[in-house]
Amino acid sequence: MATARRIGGENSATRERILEATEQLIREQGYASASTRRVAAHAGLKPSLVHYYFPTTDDLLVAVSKRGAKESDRMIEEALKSDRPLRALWEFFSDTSRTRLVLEFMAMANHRDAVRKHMAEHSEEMRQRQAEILEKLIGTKFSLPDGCPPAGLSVLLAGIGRVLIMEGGLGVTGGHEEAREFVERWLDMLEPADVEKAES
Amino acid sequence: MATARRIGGENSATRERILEATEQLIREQGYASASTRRVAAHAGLKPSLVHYYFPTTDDLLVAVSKRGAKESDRMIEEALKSDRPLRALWEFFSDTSRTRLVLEFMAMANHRDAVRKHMAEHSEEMRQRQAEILEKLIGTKFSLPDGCPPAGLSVLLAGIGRVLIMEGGLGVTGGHEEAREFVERWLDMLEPADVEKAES
Amino acid sequence: MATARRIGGENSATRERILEATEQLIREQGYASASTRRVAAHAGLKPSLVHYYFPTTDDLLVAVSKRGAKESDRMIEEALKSDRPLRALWEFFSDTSRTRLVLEFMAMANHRDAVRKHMAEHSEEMRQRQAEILEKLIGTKFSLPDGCPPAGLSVLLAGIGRVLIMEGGLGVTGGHEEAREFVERWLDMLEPADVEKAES
Amino acid sequence: MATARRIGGENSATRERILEATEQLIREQGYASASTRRVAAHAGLKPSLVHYYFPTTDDLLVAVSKRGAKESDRMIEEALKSDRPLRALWEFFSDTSRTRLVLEFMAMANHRDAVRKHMAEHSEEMRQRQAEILEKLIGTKFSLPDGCPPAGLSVLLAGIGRVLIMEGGLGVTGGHEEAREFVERWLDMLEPADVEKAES
DNA sequence: AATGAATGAGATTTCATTCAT
DNA sequence: CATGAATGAAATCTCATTCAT
Repeated sequence: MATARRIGGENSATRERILEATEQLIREQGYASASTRRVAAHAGLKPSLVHYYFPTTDDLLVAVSKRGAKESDRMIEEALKSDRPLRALWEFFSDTSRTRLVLEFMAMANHRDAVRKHMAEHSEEMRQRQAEILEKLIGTKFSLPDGCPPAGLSVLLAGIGRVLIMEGGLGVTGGHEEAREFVERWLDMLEPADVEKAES
Repeated sequence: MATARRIGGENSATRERILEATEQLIREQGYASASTRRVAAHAGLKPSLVHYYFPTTDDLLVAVSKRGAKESDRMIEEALKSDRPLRALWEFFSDTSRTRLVLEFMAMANHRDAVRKHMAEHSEEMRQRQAEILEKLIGTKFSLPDGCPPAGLSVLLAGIGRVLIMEGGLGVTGGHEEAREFVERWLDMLEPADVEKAES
Repeated sequence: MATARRIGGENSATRERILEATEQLIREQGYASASTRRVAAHAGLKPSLVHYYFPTTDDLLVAVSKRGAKESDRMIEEALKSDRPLRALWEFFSDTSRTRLVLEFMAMANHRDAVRKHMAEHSEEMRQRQAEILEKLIGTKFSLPDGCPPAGLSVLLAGIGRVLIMEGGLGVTGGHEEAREFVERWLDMLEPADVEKAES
Repeated sequence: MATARRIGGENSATRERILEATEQLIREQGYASASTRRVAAHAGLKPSLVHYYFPTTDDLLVAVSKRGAKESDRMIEEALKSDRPLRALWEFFSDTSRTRLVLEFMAMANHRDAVRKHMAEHSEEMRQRQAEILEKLIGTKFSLPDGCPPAGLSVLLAGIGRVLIMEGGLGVTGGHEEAREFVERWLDMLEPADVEKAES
């Protein structure tokens, strides 16, 4: 099942080129711009070649989604390994380029079932993974005085990060500075910078 | 409504029907499904009639966006007039049907300049309006012990509300309960329930 | 339901032109040649116009099938009203142009469910109608000494007629003359030519 | 089969697999469904392999046609050798699976010249062969009281058999029973069952 | 105020075929 | 013997939009 759909070698350079072009297009012009034709044009390839690698548009989009998911996983693992994991997590959630893409896929999920399925699975997994690690850190590296459990914390940061990116893309900035400062002060409370001293 | 019989103008019943059908379609199937044809079919009208009222697709979408904006304004005014404005604001931001629509328009903004423009303006206005009113309430109805300025508070609630709706639509729920409880406890702190007694 | 699909007025000249072109193409080059593009080209119209009148290819093909069915009905009624109905029926079944088309639709039915459904209904109706009328004629105009009931007779003539057309199209003629003569002699027996005298 | 190990040539097992898959597809879904890709998928092979064995689609289809022709020849020889050759011939013509395929190739012939050519040649040969043998049997095993020459008889049986299969596939059955019974009674007359006794 | 007709563009997909390895 | 890569053509359908009535 997993391999059934795969055509043209998982590692082909052309395949990668198509994925990259698609991702870029979606990020810059919205998911509705990711048509076979436009993707091909943007990648400098013939439309039929896109279909050679990705028989259906769903196949292509899910592949891009998976690629983005892998990148997100990588970023999160890195974040959670850092000295100030909470800070790093916040930076992950406010990363413009990544979040832009996630938001597009969220929108796409509404009318692309294959995409919805993948996004749902991966989101749930990611949340779990974050919760697990944050759980372990509690009591060691930082505490949660406000009493928000780890999974909830992940939701809060995700939401606040996304609204900043979403509105930022629109050119809306009212209250952003204030919100950002508030989150940072809050994170400082939860995970004081001098933790590092304490560690050494 | 008073002048409902005047067909074709701003107040035509047909016009309203088209707007309603479009909004529904977008909410249920995503903005990419809102084509002239499908809107017409969904409203039980001829495609050309849609173009008669809305010469271009942009015209239609901006009109739906404005209609939604008006509804949002109405909801916010109501919220801010309530006994517990902060609570009411949070309920506004976690309103599924309205937020779903807003999210679709946000996504649409990426490749529809007319929509982007309107969304940007209205978002900024809404933020301002909320900030203004919350400002007035500070010190009277509630305080902001954590030190988050009103505009920032609006951003936080908007973001958290949206992530709950966005993920909820996907079927993702991990951490939602926890986040929701946290926000509510937090709002209780900022705006204690016994405020009502104090008022009377 | 009946009217739901109808676009562009049942009587439009353009519609008729498309139907005619499609029928001709199918007859001359086989059903697989009846694509939107080719039909349009053959009718001197733009491909999109074909889709304007017939949203899907099935719609078009079923329409052509129905048109052919109506023509067949007309021909049969005429045949059965003639002085020598059996002879006329045989001429109906050996009519090249009509049978060619029927054969194409029979082949098409294999992978076009909408067509299969219509062909099945119409074939059954036609058989019934023929059986009814032949029944009435038995004992008056002619008898069936060999003891083949009317419905069976319709099957025999249909089959023999079709094989002659089918093979004739291929260029095969072996045994055709003999078969044709045999049928005619047989029909003469069943329905003697001097029946006319008896009538007057 | 004796030389089965020699792959790639006329006797390769893969080649056979492709032919079998194609024949099945045509029978079940109509000739228009027999594309390189679908045949390959249905046979569990790569599309390019199909082209390796059959450079063009015509090559493939003609090969299937020839394969079917060989099978028909085999069946006919067997039939004509039987105790009641006429009966056996009729069974040959009412064999569903074989006739279904023949009908598809007849339809295909309309727009595939290579197929038309082969079908024409083989049909003519088959008719001849049947006529020859029936000729020899006349006066020995059976007579043709109605005066239909052997070649004509072959045409009649072919036509009646085909119409039964053709309509049967559609789900039409009106008059079939009657026609079948008539043919059988007729054949009984031409070739009485007690012929066997007379022979011994 | 509403609608039927028409059209060019483009989206998605399938196809047969070629070529290099 | 077999396959992966690539491609041009075409099939089917959807779209937004224009125009005339």
